[in-house]
Amino acid sequence: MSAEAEAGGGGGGGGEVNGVQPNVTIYINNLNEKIKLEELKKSLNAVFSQFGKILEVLAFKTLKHKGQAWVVFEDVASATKALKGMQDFPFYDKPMKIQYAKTKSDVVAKADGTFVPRERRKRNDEKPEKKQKREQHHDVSQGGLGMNAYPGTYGAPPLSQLPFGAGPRVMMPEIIVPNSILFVQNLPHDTTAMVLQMFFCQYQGFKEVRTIEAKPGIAFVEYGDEGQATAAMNALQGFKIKETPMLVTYAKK
DNA sequence: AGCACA
Repeated sequence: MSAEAEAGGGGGGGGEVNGVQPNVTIYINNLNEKIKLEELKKSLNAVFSQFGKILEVLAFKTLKHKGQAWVVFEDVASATKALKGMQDFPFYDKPMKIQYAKTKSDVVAKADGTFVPRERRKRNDEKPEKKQKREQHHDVSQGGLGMNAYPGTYGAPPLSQLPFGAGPRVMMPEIIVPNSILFVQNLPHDTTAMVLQMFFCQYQGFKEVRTIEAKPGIAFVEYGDEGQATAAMNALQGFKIKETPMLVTYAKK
């Protein structure tokens, strides 16, 4: 009988990468080591949640684990899309290198019932104490099981659906005045400027992203001229960082 | 370069 090497099932299909079998968890290295862990994890979450529901993002600051992270998805299909879609993606100025994780993540093993406490397998068993802390997985409730946006390549994300009626009420159509500054709305409230920059800087003429702490969910992105701003707007219109498509318009002058 | 679960 053949043991399923897949950690977590899900039936994603697809072959091994670098001799590692598909896993719900991806292993990322070549990450920028200057980024603080908390920010790194938030940004990874922001950048990867477009591929499916994320159960956990792990990164450590120890010497042996600098520049590396694990992103645990709910299913293998999401992990595979993430691996393929974000391979070499410039993240804090360094191309991400992504593989499937070699072993099953604890969070998955716990859900599985196959979890073995770490004292058993860690060679560094300096703490034989067993602490039992309750764990709550209060994940952001998002319909991650349905269709998730798979943008394919980042050079040309799809203009899948333009969220014209995205707000609670549709405003009167305004006269559109092109501007080299874009106004971005409907962002997840924890979206950082760094994360936005990673998307918007891919287009010609990118200058900067500005977020406003007091106003989460929106941002301004400036380009060298209106034509460049327009190209970026068309490319990223409706792009989903999480489940809600972003709305990109010209900023008011 | 480096596959963990602070």
